[in-house]
Amino acid sequence: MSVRVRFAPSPTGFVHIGSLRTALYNYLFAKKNNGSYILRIEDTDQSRLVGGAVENMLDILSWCGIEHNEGVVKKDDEIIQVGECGPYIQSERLGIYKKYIQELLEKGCAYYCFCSKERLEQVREEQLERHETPKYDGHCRDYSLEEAKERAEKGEPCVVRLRLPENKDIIFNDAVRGRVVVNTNDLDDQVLIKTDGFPTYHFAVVVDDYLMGITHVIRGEEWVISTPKHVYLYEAFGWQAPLFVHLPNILNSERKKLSKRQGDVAAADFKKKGYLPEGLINYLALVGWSPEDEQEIFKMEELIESFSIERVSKSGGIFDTDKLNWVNSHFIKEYDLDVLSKLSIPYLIEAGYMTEEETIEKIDWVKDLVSIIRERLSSLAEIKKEAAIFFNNEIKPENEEAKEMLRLAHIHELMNIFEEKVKNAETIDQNFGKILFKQIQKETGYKGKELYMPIRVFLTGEIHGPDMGMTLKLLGKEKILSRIQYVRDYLIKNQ
RNA sequence: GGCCCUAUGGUCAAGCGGUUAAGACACCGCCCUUUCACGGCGGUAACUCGGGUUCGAUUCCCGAUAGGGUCACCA
Repeated sequence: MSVRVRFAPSPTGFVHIGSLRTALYNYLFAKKNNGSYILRIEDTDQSRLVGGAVENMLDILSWCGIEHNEGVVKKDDEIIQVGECGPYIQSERLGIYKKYIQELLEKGCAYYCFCSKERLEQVREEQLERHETPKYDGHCRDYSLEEAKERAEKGEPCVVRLRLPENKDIIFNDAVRGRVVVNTNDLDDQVLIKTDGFPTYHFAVVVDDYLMGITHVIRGEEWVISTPKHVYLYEAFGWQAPLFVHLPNILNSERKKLSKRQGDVAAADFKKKGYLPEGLINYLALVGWSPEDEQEIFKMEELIESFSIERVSKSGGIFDTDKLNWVNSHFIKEYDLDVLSKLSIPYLIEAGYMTEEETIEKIDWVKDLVSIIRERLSSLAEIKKEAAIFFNNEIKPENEEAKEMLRLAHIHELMNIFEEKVKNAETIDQNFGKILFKQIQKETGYKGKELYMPIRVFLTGEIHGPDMGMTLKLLGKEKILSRIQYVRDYLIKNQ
């Protein structure tokens, strides 16, 4: 039997970084096994729907290179569905759920419940007072089906609940956790169909996974506890349950579940910050899974090749931005320069360094810039910081070491000779720098740090920065000269 | 709180009864670079704690502790 997996998010907002990783693992597993990866939309909670969420989701998944074979896709800016097992949007499958809930009702595995929210709330409070675990008290469990059906058909508000047997161990095998046993006494008579006629997750997921031929359910560990309910439903229908694979959570630095509050949990945030999809995916794959060998940097094809569920870890992992940065910097260094330059432009504009027209006009200059600062970048957003020296007109030697450089005895000598050489230069290219530094060394006797450092400081105000030769080229004659003058004035003012 | 799960350096993690307990990130040092990076080399740093089982436990079992998950007509 061929592998079929699915990623089934609800369109309630942005794509969480943890969901992205779930999608990734589903995708990798499907590809690895020549199977199908399906994207289904679980929009059964009508009150939580967020407009545009599906589009955003499809965009970010596609940006990451996680492409599905079936389900909801975007084509020419329109949402369409492809595949044999549709519809792939749960709100379009209401008729299907209706049919299957009847079967359950008739089998006695489910029952109508007419309890009001108020009553339920009261029961809950009482149980809490008695320090019991809140649970449905079975008030409507024993109505006859005919009677209940009649009431329901007359329009009395009701839900349909799962009728769980008492004190029965439900056992299932989890691919990462092994054998999991949960007693039905610790489970609730879960609502399957809500008052509004929509199914709950628990019902829809079972029906859909079965109907769509899902062989492996790969999802977050928050579903472990409710899996026995799903297993029970499979049994009630006489269906074979898929293999469950529950992934450990991704945590924040406080070992808590990554939440919206700390920011940077939306995959789109990382895109905005200038992480490359390859970097994000590569890093994400490594939180909760490890390869057999010691490889750290992976292309998608390599991930597919190496991925296996056996090597998914059981314990949650902390999301480590440092490591993400390191992984991402690899891809920044290796990216095609033209592509990287294009991606960098929005950050230059956003920083206010250049206008859009300027970036088009001076595209070669931008490429030169990107080519020298890329090695210092772990995300594109850092361009703002790393490129600042080329755009700020005032030199601000705030750093103590930088100030020290400017107090050097030979600073004026260096500035003078440097100024003269630049003034007389015809073109300032990368080679010019090389020759220039050689000449100055010859004429003054300064070399190494005592030569480069002061010059870097009076040109940029910083003691660190990109290669000096390229820095000169990028700065250009005019800027170099005006900066030397600026520093002279600065030194007089700060004497 | 009940139930379920997890536990190796600061972080990700390998290990699956006998190892000098890998590797990566971060940090520190050295080298390379006439500068800055990149890169290379090296260093600091870990089996949560008790009991068992065993000739021998990081590894198996039990308990404690800590952390996570869950307890909705949300997914």
